[in-house]
Amino acid sequence: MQIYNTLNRKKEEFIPSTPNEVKMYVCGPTVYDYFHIGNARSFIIADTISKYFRYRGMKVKFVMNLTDVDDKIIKKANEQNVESKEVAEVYSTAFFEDLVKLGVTPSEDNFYPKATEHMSEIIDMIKKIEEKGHAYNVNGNVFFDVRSFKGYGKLSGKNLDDLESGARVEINTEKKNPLDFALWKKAKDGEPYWESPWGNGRPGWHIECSAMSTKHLGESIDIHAGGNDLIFPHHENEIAQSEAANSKEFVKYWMHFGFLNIDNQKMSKSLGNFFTARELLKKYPYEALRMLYMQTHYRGPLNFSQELIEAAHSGVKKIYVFRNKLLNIDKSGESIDMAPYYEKFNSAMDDDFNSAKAIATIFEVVNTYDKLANTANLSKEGAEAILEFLDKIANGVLGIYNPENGLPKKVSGEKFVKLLVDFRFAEKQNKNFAIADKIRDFLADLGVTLLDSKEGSTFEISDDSFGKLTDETLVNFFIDERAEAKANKDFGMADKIRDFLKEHGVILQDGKDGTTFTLEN
RNA sequence: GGCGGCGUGGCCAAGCGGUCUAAGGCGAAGGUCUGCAAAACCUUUAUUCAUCGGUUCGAAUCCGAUCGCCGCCUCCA
Repeated sequence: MQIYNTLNRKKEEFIPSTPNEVKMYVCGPTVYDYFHIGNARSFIIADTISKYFRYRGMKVKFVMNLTDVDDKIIKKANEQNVESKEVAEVYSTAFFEDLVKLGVTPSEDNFYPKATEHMSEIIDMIKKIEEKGHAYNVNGNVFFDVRSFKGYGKLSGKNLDDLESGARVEINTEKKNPLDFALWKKAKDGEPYWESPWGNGRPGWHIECSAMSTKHLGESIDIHAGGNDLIFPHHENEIAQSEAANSKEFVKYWMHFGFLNIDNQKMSKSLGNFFTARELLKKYPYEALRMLYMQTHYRGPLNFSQELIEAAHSGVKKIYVFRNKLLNIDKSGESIDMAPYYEKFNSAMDDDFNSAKAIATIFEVVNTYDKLANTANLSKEGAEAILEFLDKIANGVLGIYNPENGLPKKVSGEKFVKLLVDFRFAEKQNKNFAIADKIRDFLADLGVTLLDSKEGSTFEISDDSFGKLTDETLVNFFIDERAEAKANKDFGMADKIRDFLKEHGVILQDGKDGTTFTLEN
């Protein structure tokens, strides 16, 4: 297996320190808001990588931190006039909820530690750094002395002299060197604080990752990942801290994920192109989002747009259509050897997680066996082998498919949708196309797509339909049609509607102010 | 100024020295089906890889130049 290592800027053979066990750490969110679709990309990539390792039979210890004390959280708490702890709690909870919505399925070896629950580890680590002469304390602020650490810049490919000459003017004059960064920040009035040997304060941003990584995975780990904006300074600083404290190589493989832009622009609230994951997932299933993300290499940039998520969604639907056909096959016979496809998938993923190529293998299976499924040249055994492949690969690793989803949705008004569809089909048989088309258009507006065949019509309810398909709306269509028929003195049609509804347990009651209905049990 | 990345069909995207007249997805076109549609299915859809040079028996793939785009160097996944 090859992984691109930012440290050496090339793909390297992946050899975990303990055979068949992967220790990986991914920089998680600062919980001051709902996470956005750019954050979601990182979480999805990290999830897929860990799932792939597990699918290949490796044990994965996965850690993603939650930064729950930070300037941004404090700022938000001040704005809302609440404790920063409350802000952190609200958005931590939301984080876990949204993670599930992204199709991230945590295993028992996934840990999501919080910074505030690791204060003693953080403080111990700072002490260690201080003892080894890499930190200094100025009035309760503790800084890392960048010049004292020889390897500083090895990850980002920067050297200290260049950095210093390009450094922006620092307001903080306490630092010996403008590039020195805070390990411990002295508490200002009204800020949350913890007691420490340097006085009351809170940890700097970088130290928490070093401390939690060490606590949960050990002093030396296999993979550390995050967005590529974290390379400098965050990850560079983590290396400095951890290696200064532990005198050991901190991370063997550094992985960095490409950034997500929207219509070629950085996502920002002021530009109005800011989407939270939970917002987007109301419109599209997570499979579509993951399809979009997985069709691009994880290191590359991704330009998000409405058009692209819709294209990805169409791709997901294609797999579901195929799956539904497989489910209906009942002819027994020979199974299919899926081994070559597994191998193809594996070799794509083994090459630095080339998920785009891996997905091509899935569509190759879809295209190849779709033909056989259509001509009934596929056996039940064969179909099952393919379904298992889809479940293991498309669902279990990539998350672009879920056997639980993609089935016809159960919604409240479904029963009445069926009535409309059946009524329409009967009228269509009578060549009463005017009303047939009217029903079709009516349902289309509600997000219901009709699928006609000679034997009858079935229908699909789209995600847009939620909340629209109420019993009232649907029955009222009949009532309105009947009223119109009556007005046109077409009593044949009016009675037909009344009788049809009665047959299906809907009793109409004509009154002075119009028609109402009651339901029979 | 320093560091790094990218430019492949209408859109997205894989490929990173020969198997490339370039995978896959979306879209589009034609067809089958249909009362008409929709959905589904079938077929078609890049002799070409920003431009110009070079290396090589051979380049989308390596080197150089040019043009264009982007990220990091300050909080950010």
